Amino acid sequence: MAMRYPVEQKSETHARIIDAAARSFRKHGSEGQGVARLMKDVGMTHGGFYRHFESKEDLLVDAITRGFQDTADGMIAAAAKAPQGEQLRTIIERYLSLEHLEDPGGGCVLSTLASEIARQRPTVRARINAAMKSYRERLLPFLPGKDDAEKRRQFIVLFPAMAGVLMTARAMSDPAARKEILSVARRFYIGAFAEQKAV
Amino acid sequence: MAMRYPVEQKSETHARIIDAAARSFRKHGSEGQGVARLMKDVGMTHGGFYRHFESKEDLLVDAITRGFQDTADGMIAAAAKAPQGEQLRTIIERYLSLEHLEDPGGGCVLSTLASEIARQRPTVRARINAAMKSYRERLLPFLPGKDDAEKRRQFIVLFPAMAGVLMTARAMSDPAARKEILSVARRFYIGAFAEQKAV
DNA sequence: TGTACATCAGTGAACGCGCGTTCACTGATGTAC
DNA sequence: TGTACATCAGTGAACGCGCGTTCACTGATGTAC
Repeated sequence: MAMRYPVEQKSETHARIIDAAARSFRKHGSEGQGVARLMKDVGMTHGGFYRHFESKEDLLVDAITRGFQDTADGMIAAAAKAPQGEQLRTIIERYLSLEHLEDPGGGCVLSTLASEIARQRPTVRARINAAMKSYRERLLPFLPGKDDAEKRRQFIVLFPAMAGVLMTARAMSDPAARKEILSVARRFYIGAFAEQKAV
Repeated sequence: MAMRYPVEQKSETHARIIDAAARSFRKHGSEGQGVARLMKDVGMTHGGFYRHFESKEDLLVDAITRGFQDTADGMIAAAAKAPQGEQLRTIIERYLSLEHLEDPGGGCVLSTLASEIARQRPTVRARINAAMKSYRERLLPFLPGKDDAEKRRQFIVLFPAMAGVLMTARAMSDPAARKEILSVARRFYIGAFAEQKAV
């Protein structure tokens, strides 16, 4: 009465669709690739899609949620390897790196999809906001501030701002201009957020 | 041999298409409205479009260029009315205002289209970059710094960052969350860029 | 000034195409006895 | 353990639709004489 069919196969396919979509939406935008192309990437035909998701919009929410989770995982893992007191600096350097700039499909969702999120219906936005909230909560420990409220205020300045820097750098066609934006911003944000200890 | 037809009529229509597109692309994304709907907004049928533009991509470049010009005009006009020494503060407050948040169609292009610009072909991006450069040069006088190079470094941190803040606030469904992001960021950027005078 | 002609901005039907979604089907698997 | 049946993940043709673009046309205007 509970689970049917090859037991784990369906949930594996489900996850593979979300993974492919999380990458594709960030790289090509939420309307860049159709359902058929997406399912082909997963190695299936488009008809099966609707056994897993009610609509493409539904997948968008799950894919964005997944994108925020993966991005947080990556940053937390990088911070874990950093020396004590250098975690936030490490996160900022990682976020504002050329590698991140060149891999929109595997990077921060805000920098690639925020303006599309802003155009979604309120219900959809609300579901996405839940993912953004959990993203924030997971990264809060790395932010400076005497309590969570202050850390939160630091977060909502730092992360949206870095996303804006990254997307603007990506909008440049000249590689030197891209690099300059990243490095100037890196210096600024490390100074403003990751060097409170000075004095 | 030179100009044909009602002399000024064609260029007026041309400008009206660009104006409508500049608004529509910022509000709905560059693929949100088709050529037919756009021309209907202008009060014409879609066929005439190709007397004015080679392609929709061509219009995108012109519309984005126009958007940057209008945004710069607005900020410069606001700064002109501000008391001496308060120009940048005025610009920041205006940029990070609820009014700007609620009017994507009439606001900063970076906050609405930067991630779509990043996905354009290199030639298209290069043409758009020219508009971004002139936008930066017009606003440079309002930035702190001992020379243009330093002002430029301040600009490429401040404006991309504010665009990121604005688009993230727009991605929120809760009005209180939107307002909070704006006000916390406003305080931060005024403190970091518009209060150098303090001691 | 009046008439004949050339120009070309704007019209609207038509094109091929990819989109999101539906649906009758198939066949491999789990369950019941 | 072996057989009959029910389930349902995945297939692929088909749907209606809007997209960007093309093109034969029309008719108002500017120009030439």
